[in-house]
Amino acid sequence: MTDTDEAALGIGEVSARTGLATHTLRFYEDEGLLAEVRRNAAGRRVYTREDVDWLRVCAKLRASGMPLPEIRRYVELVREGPGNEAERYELLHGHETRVRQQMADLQEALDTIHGKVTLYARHLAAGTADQLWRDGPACEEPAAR
Amino acid sequence: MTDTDEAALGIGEVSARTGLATHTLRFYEDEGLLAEVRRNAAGRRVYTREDVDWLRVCAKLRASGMPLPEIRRYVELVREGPGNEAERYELLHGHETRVRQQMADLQEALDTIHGKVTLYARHLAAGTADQLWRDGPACEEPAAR
DNA sequence: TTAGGAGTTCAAGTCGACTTGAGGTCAAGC
DNA sequence: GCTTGACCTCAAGTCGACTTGAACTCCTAA
Repeated sequence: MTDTDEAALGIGEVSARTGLATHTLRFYEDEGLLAEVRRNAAGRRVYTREDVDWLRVCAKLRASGMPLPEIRRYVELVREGPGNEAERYELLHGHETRVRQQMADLQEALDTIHGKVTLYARHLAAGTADQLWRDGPACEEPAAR
Repeated sequence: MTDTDEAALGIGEVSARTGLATHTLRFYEDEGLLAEVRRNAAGRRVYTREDVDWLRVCAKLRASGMPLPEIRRYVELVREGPGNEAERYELLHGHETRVRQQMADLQEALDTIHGKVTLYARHLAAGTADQLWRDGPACEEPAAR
């Protein structure tokens, strides 16, 4: 359970190491996110260290919103072997661009939210919170700014 | 269509101004994200400028992942009037925290992705892309770094 | 030898946020 | 008078990514 593992892990151990539920691990396999996982005599999945590394990458890709079909496509390209590196690059680079855009959008939303939060904080601290709205729910700040 | 609008807008115009589909505008209303919208003689929705401002805020909140029930809760608090500013603050501040966390997660994923992207870019430029994988799909980079 | 726990498969359910669609009303322009 | 287009309501469908559940097989330890 420490680090004395011989690079052959059961699904439960992989779950613990990747943070993905066992059901999710099987689901990812069905979805083609891993090459077929090996089995032992009893038909149980046996994961390698590389499987775990790749699953961790998958988790990151998912965390950044890459759709499963796109991850699968990437796996397929890698499995096809050398010669399609340009397409792999396109795939990842395109995703990177989307993630950056997403972060920009998020930052913009954050600015709006943080503006309101500091407004509240200021008025709560000054005890003048009840002066925040003169007229209706909509105009918390007269005209942004 | 310019800015000659008299603060009384039809759903189509609001859709154009907020980027939300007309169906979505009705849906948000059903979900309690707006106080009841006024209607004209024919029963059609008539939005005010404040409605539009608020909808734009809603769009930002949604863009940052705030769930509809939480936005509704916020609207309710505002509608209840002065006295609950602390709870409003909690709500928004809590969301701000989650958004910041989300951005941190995203940044972490981005680092992983960008690492791979630059790796590909380098090898593609050098014409050595086919040397990237010696052994299986999993270990693209020997040990991260 | 029996109870547990960890696996297995396959099917179905869930969740949130919309989106789509059917069927109807109304005012304006030809 | 008749079509067109914007609007209305209410119900149902979609989408992605899991999650849950039922029914079964193993292996191990008491």
